Amino acid sequence: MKAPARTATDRLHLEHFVPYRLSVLTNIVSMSIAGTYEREFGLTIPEWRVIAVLARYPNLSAVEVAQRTAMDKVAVSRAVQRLLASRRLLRTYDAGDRRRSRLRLSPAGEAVYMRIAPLALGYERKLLEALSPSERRTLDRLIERLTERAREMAASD
Amino acid sequence: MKAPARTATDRLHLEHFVPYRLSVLTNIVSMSIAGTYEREFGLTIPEWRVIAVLARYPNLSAVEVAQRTAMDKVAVSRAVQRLLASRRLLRTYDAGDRRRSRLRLSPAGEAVYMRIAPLALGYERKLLEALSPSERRTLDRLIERLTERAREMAASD
DNA sequence: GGCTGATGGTTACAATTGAAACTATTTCGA
DNA sequence: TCGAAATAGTTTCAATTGTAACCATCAGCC
Repeated sequence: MKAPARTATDRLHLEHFVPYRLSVLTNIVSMSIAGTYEREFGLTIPEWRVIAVLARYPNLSAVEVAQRTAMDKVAVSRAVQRLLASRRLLRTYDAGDRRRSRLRLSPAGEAVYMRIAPLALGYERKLLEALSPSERRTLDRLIERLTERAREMAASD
Repeated sequence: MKAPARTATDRLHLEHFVPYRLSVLTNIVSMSIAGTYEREFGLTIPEWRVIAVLARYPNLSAVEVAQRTAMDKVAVSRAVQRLLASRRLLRTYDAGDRRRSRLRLSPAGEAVYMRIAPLALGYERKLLEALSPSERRTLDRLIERLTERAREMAASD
């Protein structure tokens, strides 16, 4: 006796569906980290991203920050406003193109960065302890390739 | 001559920070999928999750749905309300415990499921084409272990 | 039976977010 | 050099979301 035909939908179990599982993992991780940023420094994740990128690359404009943080320009604008208000950021404007801002950390912003960065890296290290060194390298590659592929797929429509 | 001491913060580049990269990947994937659900069926991701789980396990209560979809009960409540309004869900109440709802798909809800499930699985298949079969198995394991570890870490504070 | 606390689910309100419109400045082409 | 289109960034308004409070029912205990 033949087994019944197995259609595609037979296999859609949320708990095995990669996009769903990625989303669950990311949410747990993001909420943990966001909790720390918020509790200890009163920072949101967008603000933290702006700080992190400006610590590395000072004097970027808002759109450049947006590109490097995968945020849209409205999100950057709002994060920048809050960081200016909390005196963690300094803003000047480009002499040659007065639309462009030049953003950099204030000493207070640097200080926040120096205190958060180790926490963030500590969280990551502890998370990745669940994997062997070779698995960590594999994870790197998999995230890379999946992101690239997801971008292609998103671009082609 | 010794190399300069390498402090933890030296290495915090957003583009290598796993939580950030996971978040970027998940956002691209979720937005692609959400776009399809929304365009073609007027469904949000929470609504889709409720449909998916009820297609597999009919007659769950709202809290049971919440557990299986990693959503909180407010999100489930709102998704259920919208699905009831669009006549894709039927709700009765448990005879023995009148607080508990019993949720199941209406024929229209089933029909939506039968049309979306192949699209969702098609997206996943195409995404995973970026990986070899053995890499796919590895990805499965890595997501599993990272999620478990992230949960432990979140629980221990 | 009648409290007390837990559970299922909804509602209310504030905070966050997203999309579109807007201002200011610059660039490009006729 | 003038006007149209592009770019940087902000604002506005509506929709979504998160938190807490809330109502109803139930379970345990006296």
